[in-house]
Amino acid sequence: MIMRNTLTLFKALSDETRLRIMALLVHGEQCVCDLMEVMELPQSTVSRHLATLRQAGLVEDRRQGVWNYYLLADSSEPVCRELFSIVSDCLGHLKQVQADQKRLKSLLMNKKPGACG
Amino acid sequence: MIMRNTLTLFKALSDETRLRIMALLVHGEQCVCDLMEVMELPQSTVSRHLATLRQAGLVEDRRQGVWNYYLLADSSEPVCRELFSIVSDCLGHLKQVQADQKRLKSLLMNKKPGACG
DNA sequence: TGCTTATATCCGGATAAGCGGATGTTGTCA
DNA sequence: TGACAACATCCGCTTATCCGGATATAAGCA
Repeated sequence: MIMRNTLTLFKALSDETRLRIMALLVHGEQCVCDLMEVMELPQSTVSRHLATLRQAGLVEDRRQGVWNYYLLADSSEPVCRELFSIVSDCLGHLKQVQADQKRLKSLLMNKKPGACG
Repeated sequence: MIMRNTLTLFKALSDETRLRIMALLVHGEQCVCDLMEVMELPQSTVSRHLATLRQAGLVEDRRQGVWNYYLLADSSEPVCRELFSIVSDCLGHLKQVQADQKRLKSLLMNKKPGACG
């Protein structure tokens, strides 16, 4: 871990939208289309922030057909584990984050299992 | 700890100069004039970054006469402890940070104890 | 009081980052 | 192959951040 990486990590986490994404991914992988619906943001915005998080090494993506699922990166790095725990602990009770999670829950309930969209 | 604070924390740490300052403060409190000499930066730049770190709650200042000493904030908050440990672990072996610490060491050696400047 | 030093804040200019519609790419199905 | 859906990237624009000299504030001392 060198400074450029540390700096990249903190830069990636220094944006409200990306923190919201991280808070959602703490509860499991999500595809882009669900994230945009839950966060009520245009697709290009969500995709761009996901790319930033991926380039920082905080999330990974897993393509399945047309859908691309994003998940928290392998937290074998202690630094990642600590950052994930901060995100989870600090953001969980925030209004905006709670609203996101509520929308996510109702989205998942009204959806056929294994299908997206 | 609310999201705005978390965001402020990460924003404060998402700048190379401020990370260098944090890495220096890990080894103990420093006054502004020593920091500017060690980091080879103009006074307004150092002072501005210190203000950012202070507003984020990461450092505190202690005025002693004309000098203002900055130190890492009270780390009773687990979040702060974790962030300090990340800074310390990740940046310690970096060339730029090592050069800073070398200059700091030689500065402290050539100085009368208790006097600054 | 006036002078000097250390530090904080202000200011205008330069650079970086975010935004979202438009466009390109890739995978699926018929 | 063509059509469509999911996603990534491009583009021009706006906004935020950084920079450092200039200026303001505060403390010590004569």
